[in-house]
Amino acid sequence: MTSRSPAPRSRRERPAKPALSYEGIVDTAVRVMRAEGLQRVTMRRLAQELDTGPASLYVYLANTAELHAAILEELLGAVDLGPGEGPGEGPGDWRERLAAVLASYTRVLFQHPSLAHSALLARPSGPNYLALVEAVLALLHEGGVPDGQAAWGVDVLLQTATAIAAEQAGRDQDAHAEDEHGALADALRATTPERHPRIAALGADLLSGTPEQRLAWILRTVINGTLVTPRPEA
Amino acid sequence: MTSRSPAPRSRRERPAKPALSYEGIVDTAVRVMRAEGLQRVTMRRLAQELDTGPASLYVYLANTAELHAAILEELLGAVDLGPGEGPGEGPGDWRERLAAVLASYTRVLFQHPSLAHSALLARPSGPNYLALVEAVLALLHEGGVPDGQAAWGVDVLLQTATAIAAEQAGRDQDAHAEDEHGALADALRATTPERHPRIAALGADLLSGTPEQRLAWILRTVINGTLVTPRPEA
DNA sequence: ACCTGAACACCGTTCAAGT
DNA sequence: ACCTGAACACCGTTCAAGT
Repeated sequence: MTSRSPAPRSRRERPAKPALSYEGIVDTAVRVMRAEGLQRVTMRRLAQELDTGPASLYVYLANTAELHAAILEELLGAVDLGPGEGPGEGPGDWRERLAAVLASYTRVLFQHPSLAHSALLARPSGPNYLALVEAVLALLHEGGVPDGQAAWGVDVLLQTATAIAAEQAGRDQDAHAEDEHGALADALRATTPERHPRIAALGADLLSGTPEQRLAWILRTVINGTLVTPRPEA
Repeated sequence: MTSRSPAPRSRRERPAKPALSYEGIVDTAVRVMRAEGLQRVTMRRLAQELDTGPASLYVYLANTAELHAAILEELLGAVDLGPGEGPGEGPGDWRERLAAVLASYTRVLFQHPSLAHSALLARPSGPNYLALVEAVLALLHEGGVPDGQAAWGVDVLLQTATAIAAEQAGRDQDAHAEDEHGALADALRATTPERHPRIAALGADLLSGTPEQRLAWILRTVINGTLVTPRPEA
């Protein structure tokens, strides 16, 4: 018997160096993002976290954009598809329930707006994203939106929600972005009826409403547009 | 007379070192972008082009986002606001003319989609952008869109157009992004009626249409939505 | 006031070489 | 096949010092 021979320490002593895997990389990425923000989720930083060199990650991910898409797909598990599930009843009609699903999606993105920004470039394509697409399509179907319009509408709806969140990315972390938003606001306020009659006529109303109110109106607007806009015959 | 004394060479000999100025910096930035793409328009590269150190630029620009916004403002001079000018007649009704203005804006962004991407974070606020806002508002007014809806609508319309262009940024320069779009397309094609009944039912129609057709439909959709969606009373 | 060299603290990605 | 060290070719931004 060799029972007293030293156990293979290197395997059990510390969890120190778990084998690399796509899932492990994405999990680590999500952890770093939650702790320090997306701007810290870099190939180099991740490699360091996983105790290897950056080149190793390229076995699993083609580039940084793909990494960001993978993170988003992960977060999309938190989107509440519930409102889309009660077919026929549920709280409110299909429009309200569709707006609720999209608002839930937007809220997830709002927690990490720079991720929304990435999502415009590299969309996820995993199970969570597909479930979201399916939920939106189901509600459009329930509302009697013609298939052609629904097929193109799902894209605009998700893109709109993504863009709204992405726009916040500037406002958020960047202290200067506030100034830039302010710069536009200032410019709108500063013009004259002679130069820009309509801007002057609407005045402060151009900047009115809370982000929540505007989000709700925008979602209703795009839903209504999808409902009433026929696709070209050709 | 001192006519034979050497002229102050340093002033005329070479244009070598023109004084820095906001306009000079932005013009140089636009030139570099046209020649090599936005990804080459960095503070360091620009400083090199202007024969100085990067720190000098921070006298005129707070950060890179502001630089990109300034470039966009410059390019916006090429947007065709013409369709918005004939009040009443012109080619087509107000809806068509509004869609034409927005399509022109989108086409400018399409030439440099990564600029569109930046535009979601830092919007320009210069005269060209204001003229665009005014033109959109004027057309909404002509169409009898209630002021409240117009005030919020101009934002969605421009944001939508911007997002459409921004999304192309991935497809363009990044060879991998094609795969990512393909990844979503593949995922949509690969699912089953059991898992995702609506995705399966719509099938290829989800990916149908040329970018131009989709753009036209999307703009009509958001215009129609703006027209028919009342703002909340509160 | 305007301008700058130099430094700080990082990046993504590729390649040749190892196991 | 999977993994890696090292290198290549860059970044944004700040600061103390100059004019």
